[in-house]
Amino acid sequence: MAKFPSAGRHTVVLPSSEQEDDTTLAIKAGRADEDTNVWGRGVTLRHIAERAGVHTSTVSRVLRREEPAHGWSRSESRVIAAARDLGYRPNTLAASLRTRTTTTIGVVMPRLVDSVVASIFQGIEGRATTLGYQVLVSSPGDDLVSQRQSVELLLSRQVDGLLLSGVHNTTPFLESLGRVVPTLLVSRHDEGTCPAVTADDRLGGYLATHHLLELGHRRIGVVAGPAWASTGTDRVAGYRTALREAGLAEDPSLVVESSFDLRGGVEAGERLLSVSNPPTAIFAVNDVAAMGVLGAARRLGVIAPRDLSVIGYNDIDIVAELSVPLTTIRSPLRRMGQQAVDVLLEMIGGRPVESQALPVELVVRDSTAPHPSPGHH
Amino acid sequence: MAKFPSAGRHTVVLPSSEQEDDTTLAIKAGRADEDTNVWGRGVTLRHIAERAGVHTSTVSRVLRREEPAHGWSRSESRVIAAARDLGYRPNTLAASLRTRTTTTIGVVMPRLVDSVVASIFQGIEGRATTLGYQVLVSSPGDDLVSQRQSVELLLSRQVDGLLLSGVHNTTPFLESLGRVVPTLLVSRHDEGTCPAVTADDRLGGYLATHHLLELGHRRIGVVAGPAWASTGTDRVAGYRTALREAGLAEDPSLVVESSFDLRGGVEAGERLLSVSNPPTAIFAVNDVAAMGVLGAARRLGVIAPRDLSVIGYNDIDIVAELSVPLTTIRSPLRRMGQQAVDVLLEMIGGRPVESQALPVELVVRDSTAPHPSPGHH
DNA sequence: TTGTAGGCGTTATCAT
DNA sequence: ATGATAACGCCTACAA
Repeated sequence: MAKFPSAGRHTVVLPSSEQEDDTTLAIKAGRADEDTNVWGRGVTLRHIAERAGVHTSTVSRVLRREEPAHGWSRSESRVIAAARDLGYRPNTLAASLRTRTTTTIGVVMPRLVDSVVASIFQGIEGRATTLGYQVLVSSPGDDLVSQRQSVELLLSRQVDGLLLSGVHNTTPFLESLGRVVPTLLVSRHDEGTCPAVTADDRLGGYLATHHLLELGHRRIGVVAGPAWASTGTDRVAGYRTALREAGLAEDPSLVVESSFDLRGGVEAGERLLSVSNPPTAIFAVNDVAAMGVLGAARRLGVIAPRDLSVIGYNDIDIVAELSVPLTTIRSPLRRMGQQAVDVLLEMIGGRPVESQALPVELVVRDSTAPHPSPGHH
Repeated sequence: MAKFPSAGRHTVVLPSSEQEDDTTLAIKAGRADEDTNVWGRGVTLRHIAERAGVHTSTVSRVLRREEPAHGWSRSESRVIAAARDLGYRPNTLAASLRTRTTTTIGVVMPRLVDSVVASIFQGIEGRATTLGYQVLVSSPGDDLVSQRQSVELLLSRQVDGLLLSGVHNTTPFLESLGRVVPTLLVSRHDEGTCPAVTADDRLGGYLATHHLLELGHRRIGVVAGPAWASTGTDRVAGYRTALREAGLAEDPSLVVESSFDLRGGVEAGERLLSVSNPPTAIFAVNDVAAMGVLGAARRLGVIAPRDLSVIGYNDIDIVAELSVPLTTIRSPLRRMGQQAVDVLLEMIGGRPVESQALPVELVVRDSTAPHPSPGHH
């Protein structure tokens, strides 16, 4: 291969440690040489006060007041002009120290690479920003210890509230945590010690299974996700409800635990397809795992949906474009994130809240098909 | 007793080593009502000082020191015990105000749902946490205005440094920003005003195109991404280099701009496949767009790789499991994020740094195949 | 080793 | 309306 002109590799010299003191800066900025200080580092209320000839407390008041109906007074406009000229930027830290509120919410979300989690997070971040809050994220591992560590760090940052996403079904510190700072679970819930905003996972599991039953399937495998995630266990509970309703007994060998990622789906799929009497349909409790199942099936020569119906969960955007577009349950991920922020702010505001389960719906595509009835054989 | 790594700041003395539960703690704390204070809300250095019978400055010093080789002295252990009993949690805000350093880095990343972006972010978050830094994210839209707003907010939070991911090729405020706070671009770069950690996109574009040329393709379409993203334009530049090297002229109608998401790929694919003399191979500058191309092709009755070779970019994990596993360029997304943090911390430490372009590699799977030579017709 | 004092930038409570 | 003053919780010379 020919030698290739690679991307630029230039040395970057750091901004020379700023020798200029505040005065110099102020003067410079005043001379419309705003280029040097557009970002207003180090400009404080005191500088503005001096320039406008008022006291800092006055500056503080003026800057945090809306423009009165009859416009700004003489000295008020001087303050505002000075702030603009100096490129003042409030020091939120100092304000927070004083007011004891940070307009920051802490978010603990394991596995942010998972597009499901990422969608929820996008909802959270967007809504929080809209409402003037900032988001401090921590994306710990799936283990309790690092999750607790994340919480500790966020608390020491004095967050106003906490959104926990990937918590285990049973998280020992949840209850006491909730007494310290407004805390809300997102996506998953626990045993009721803490309010939660979720999607209706039991309903989703029921709808998925019911769909397969209606297509005539009787042996339905489940890629269940990990046992400690209520998202997975609730969907499986919905599956069981549907089976019971149809008068079918559950075959425990058809329900296999898995991780939430692609490989989890692959492994679970291989296991399900290699039992003596394999299922004719598989419900994977998330889309990526369903893709893993499809991949495993393909390698085993099992063709979907002819030989095997597969249904996923969440309706992430790529599954509509697969060579076999995936039937799935659509859950309102973004909205769940937004809703979580809304509820959390209610809690922060001291108002009582209730847990919510958002509605889900079945999206039928091509990966599920009627079970060839025995009579046709 | 477990401690958190907390970069020179007050160490959190974990109230519970693993086996103790909250109940134990409450008892330890001595008074029943302190049960509500397991999380140490409102406990300050002063409280510890009073309880240990020393001055707050002593408390501060003791808590921020490692245990000496010959163990703690009497009064030192009293301080530590008091901190543990009261469930002390340092107020990072107050410390930051005083020390003028927050051990927080700001991250501006549009489109965090994109799994490419999410992977980079995961690298950032993980590495930052490991090194005792926290991450304040803002995920603005793709427009300059909200991006600048994000930066403003992060600056007012006094972040120690800034990682900018989705910036436009030309972002007017970058240069002055770099003079105010250590700033590093990730994934994309600009015209050299600001250091950047990227993957070697020109090389990647070259490799992809070279692969298709070697397979005998001569009309190679490009799904180019948006013009303002250096990731896209660099990859296209690599494409051009490869064409030139092979002595081929570029057909401008074969290079179509697109968005980075699935729909962008679908639309660009449809356009490319409906020109009079359609390409026999398509290079999509990211995997999700490549999936869109595959979907569009399928609907048009064009079968990959028989009628059309498709190559993507990034090697996100799902593309290996598609029904036609995707040939692609693998770029080290996680590592890019980690590396970015490392470089940024160098900058924060006042050391000179240089831009880096991480290596990429070609991953050949099934979506590319030799072009049926004209002779065979 | 420990205490004293002052200040980081802001806001709240006074008094004027 | 504005000014003076104190305080938020912590850190760090400096002094003892």
